[in-house]
Amino acid sequence: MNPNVDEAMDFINKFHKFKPDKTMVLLIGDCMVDYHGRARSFLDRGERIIMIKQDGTVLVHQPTMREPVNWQPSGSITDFEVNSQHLVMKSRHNRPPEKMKITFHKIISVMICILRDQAKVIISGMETDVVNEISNNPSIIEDGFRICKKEMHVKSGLIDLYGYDRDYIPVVIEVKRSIASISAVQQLRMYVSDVKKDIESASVRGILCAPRIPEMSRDLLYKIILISYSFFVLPKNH
Amino acid sequence: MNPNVDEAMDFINKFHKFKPDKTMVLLIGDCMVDYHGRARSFLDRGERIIMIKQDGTVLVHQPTMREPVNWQPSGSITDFEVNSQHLVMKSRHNRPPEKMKITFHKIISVMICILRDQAKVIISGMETDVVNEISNNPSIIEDGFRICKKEMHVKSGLIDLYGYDRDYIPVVIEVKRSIASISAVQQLRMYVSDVKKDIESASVRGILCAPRIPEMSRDLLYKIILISYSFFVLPKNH
DNA sequence: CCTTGAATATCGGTG
DNA sequence: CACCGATGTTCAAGG
Repeated sequence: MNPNVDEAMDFINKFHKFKPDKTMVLLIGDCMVDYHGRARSFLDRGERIIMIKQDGTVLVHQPTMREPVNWQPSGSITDFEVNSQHLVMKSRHNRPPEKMKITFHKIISVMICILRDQAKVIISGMETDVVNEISNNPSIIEDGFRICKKEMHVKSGLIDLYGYDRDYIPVVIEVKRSIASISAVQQLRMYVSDVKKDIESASVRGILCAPRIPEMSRDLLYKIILISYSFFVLPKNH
Repeated sequence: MNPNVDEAMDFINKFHKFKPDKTMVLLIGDCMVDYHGRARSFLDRGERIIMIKQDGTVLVHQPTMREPVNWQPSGSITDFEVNSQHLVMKSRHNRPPEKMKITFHKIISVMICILRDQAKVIISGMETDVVNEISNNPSIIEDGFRICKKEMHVKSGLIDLYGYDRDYIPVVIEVKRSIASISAVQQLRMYVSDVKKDIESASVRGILCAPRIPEMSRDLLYKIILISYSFFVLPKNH
């Protein structure tokens, strides 16, 4: 705890420098951050946690907020040096070109560790799950509904689900996992219009599936004569 | 380092439990993570870094990737308990409802600290900067172009820039800092359609400004008879 | 509160 | 490698 600059530098040189892809660095200290890349930023002095991951990712975390205030993408190369009594950390990334410089005014803690983690997270309840759910059980939508294609490419993009209703009318389904905004309605509208042109049919239905469809979106749906469904498919246990 | 369960629990009770909004916890250990909320997820055992921030944010970081593999939003409440020889961390959030449970099988390190950080990051080179750049020098777009309004509200949203070309034809400009996707074209299309209605003019041009406009977006742009510009405005120094 | 849209978005999948 | 679209997106701004 509270190492001086040379102690910190020695520690990093000993345990991290020659195997940056195997060791993580956790630095806590008073520092300032400069970033030049896709954008530019400056962060004045303050106490933060800096994490260098084994894939080269660098994160700078302030004491609040989910998002790092500054970061470097994975594949970045990070070097340390001592510059007029300060520990300086420089990180570079090639494509896209990004540089970040952290100047430490006080080092509260340096920690280096090797983490072994083979596990991959299993997530359920996302958009593909809902699409599959409907695909396996099309009557969720309505009786007599049949799926024809998943992820069908049309001019304006990718249709989530395409099928026919009990009267053989073509149906385009757009699935959203979160609130369906106006742009979702626009998206569906474009898809329906694309399909109409492609198959030269006057009647193509559009269905919007979402946990919630706000009034504004609903209004627009009705206005452009699409039938909408608002429903919530609970994420399944895995 | 390598504290046992009771030592870790005592340490957390002593330094974090009664002032969670003032202290951060950094836990390193072998753990598994369950999450139930907007979606569901399970992460099997592995060594990770867990960070509890002063605003209640919780981050679970694997040794690679910029994104936390699991997290809780700010405002979450986190409690610790010992359950059949394991340190268990439970975090709750109200709106939206989210629960995360971390079960530790081995604790490599527990660290608690108070970070003082008042600084706010200053960023330049973002979309508003490009909008201002064009606003200050409209001839970037084309000769004789004049800006009329920034961030003009219309039915479907917010127009980045609104103006007239040399022939007094109204022009809507949509600025993107990254690749202009189909949805950007949709957005522009809506804005142009809104303006046409609002001012009852048959001819309104749309211009899409982006560092790159892919072929599919370009096709859609031409299809709906909008003139597009693809160019890159470098972020200024601040 | 809600809705809208940007982001140094990040990330995975597909062609 | 380009490109599309989801994300437990997060986050800030404005009505």
